[in-house]
Amino acid sequence: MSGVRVRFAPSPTGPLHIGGARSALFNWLFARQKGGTFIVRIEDTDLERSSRESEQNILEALRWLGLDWDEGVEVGGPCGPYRQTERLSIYQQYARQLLESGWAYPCYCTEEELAAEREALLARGEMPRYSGRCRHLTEQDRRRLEEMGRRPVLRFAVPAGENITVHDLVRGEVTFDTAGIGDFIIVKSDGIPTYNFAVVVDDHHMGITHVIRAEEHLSNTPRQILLYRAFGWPEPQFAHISLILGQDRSKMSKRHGATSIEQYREMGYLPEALVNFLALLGWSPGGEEEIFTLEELVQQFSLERVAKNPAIFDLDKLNWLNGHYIRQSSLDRLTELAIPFLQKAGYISGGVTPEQYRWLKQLVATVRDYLTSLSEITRHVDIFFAPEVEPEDEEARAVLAGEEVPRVLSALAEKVRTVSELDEDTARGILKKLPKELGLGARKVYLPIRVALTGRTHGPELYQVISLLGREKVLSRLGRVAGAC
RNA sequence: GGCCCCAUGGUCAAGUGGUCUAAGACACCGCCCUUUCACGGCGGUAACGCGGGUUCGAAUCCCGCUGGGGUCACCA
Repeated sequence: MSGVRVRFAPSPTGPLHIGGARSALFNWLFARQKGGTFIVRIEDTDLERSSRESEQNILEALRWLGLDWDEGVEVGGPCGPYRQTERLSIYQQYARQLLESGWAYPCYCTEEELAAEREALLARGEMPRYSGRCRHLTEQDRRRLEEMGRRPVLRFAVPAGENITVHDLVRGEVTFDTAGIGDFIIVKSDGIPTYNFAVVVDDHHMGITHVIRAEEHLSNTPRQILLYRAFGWPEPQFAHISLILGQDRSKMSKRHGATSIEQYREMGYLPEALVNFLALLGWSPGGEEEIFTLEELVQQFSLERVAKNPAIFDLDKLNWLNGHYIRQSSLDRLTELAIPFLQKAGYISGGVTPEQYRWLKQLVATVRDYLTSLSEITRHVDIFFAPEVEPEDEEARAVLAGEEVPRVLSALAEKVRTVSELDEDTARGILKKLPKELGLGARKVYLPIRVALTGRTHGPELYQVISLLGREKVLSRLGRVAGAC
């Protein structure tokens, strides 16, 4: 057990995002590799947008991905509570400390005043930043403002003319001038701390040694460092990983399509595919291997091999990985996963009997090679559920118009009628002998059968199709086409 | 706009001054396997943004430019 302590600290304002999941994964991998502690803390200080529902969604997504946590919400731990709204008294205590030491001061400006100030600054072509005018209010001023009913926020007094250097594990040294940082709010007028303040207090109290998070937080880091210094606390190590971008190279958002883990789960992606994919987005192993289990990732992961440049979310690669894991999975698991999709499509209803399950398993076995995600299964199995079959296009119709077709189909029907059970081996046996018996080429025999049975010119192995369809359906479909001829 | 980050094929990326006439993967194309499609196997097309330096030598170091991104909230 090393001293490494890392955390994933989502704000529960929506489902777990792809980017958030990757941050969680990197933190988790780092902790597991170092024998450290992985903590999940909920940053719900945005009362307006936070919800327990989102929190649950996020936690469930983490569990689904296989990322378990040692301390945090729901599991507890020595540094709790792990929900920021339950730590309010802790923040109050430290806010007071900052106020007393002169690092913080109350600001009575209204949002309107601030907006006007911002506009004026902008109009003059200057940076929109808080002027710090409440910094030098006298006691009387404050009393007067309070009597007017104004509820102050607490601002941090940013020292002028200092350079703050972030020692970042992936980016190296990044320096910021405090001249570019306005006095930022640490406690809102309703007494709730802001992000920058709460993270510092919590990370310190939870003994966080490494802060691994997305690059969008890099420019917040100097503010946080200022806070660490004001308190006289040691800084953790920082590691800012680059963003995941959409196809248009801007930060992934809703308009880029599915962005939450939940959505991918619902589309039939496997957690191991997502984990593998996310790990490869921004991190790369030395070698040429691309397929990794969670355990292998724990072995090989390292912050040194995390790339600095942003990565574009490549659905094609996710699909390839998912297809790979689908082909790798056990048939039982795939069948279980496929059932909801088949139910939603109306192919099966109610419970599944053991007999049905055996058939479904066979169905999954015959179409799994086509799948890139489980949701696609419906596209490939419709032919087995349709009451009747129509040639899907001109090509298919042309196949059935062939001269020898009636002969081929009735020969097959004849054979099928003679067997009692139509398992795959039986079907294969019948099929195999057919061309020779009819004196025709394989294509001349199999293609018409395929079209008669499925309406399509492409599809799974014929013997599998026949076995899955069963005697009755095979005979009726064959008969229907023969009758039409 | 200020500040900050980034820059190798369409995409993910290896590469840390010479072994780079630049790896691997996805996608794409071709061939093979095969009754079809898919799977699988084999092969191919395709990249160091631009301009200056430094150096005997630069994808690798420095500067500038360009391009992209992030951030400047009583959101996190």
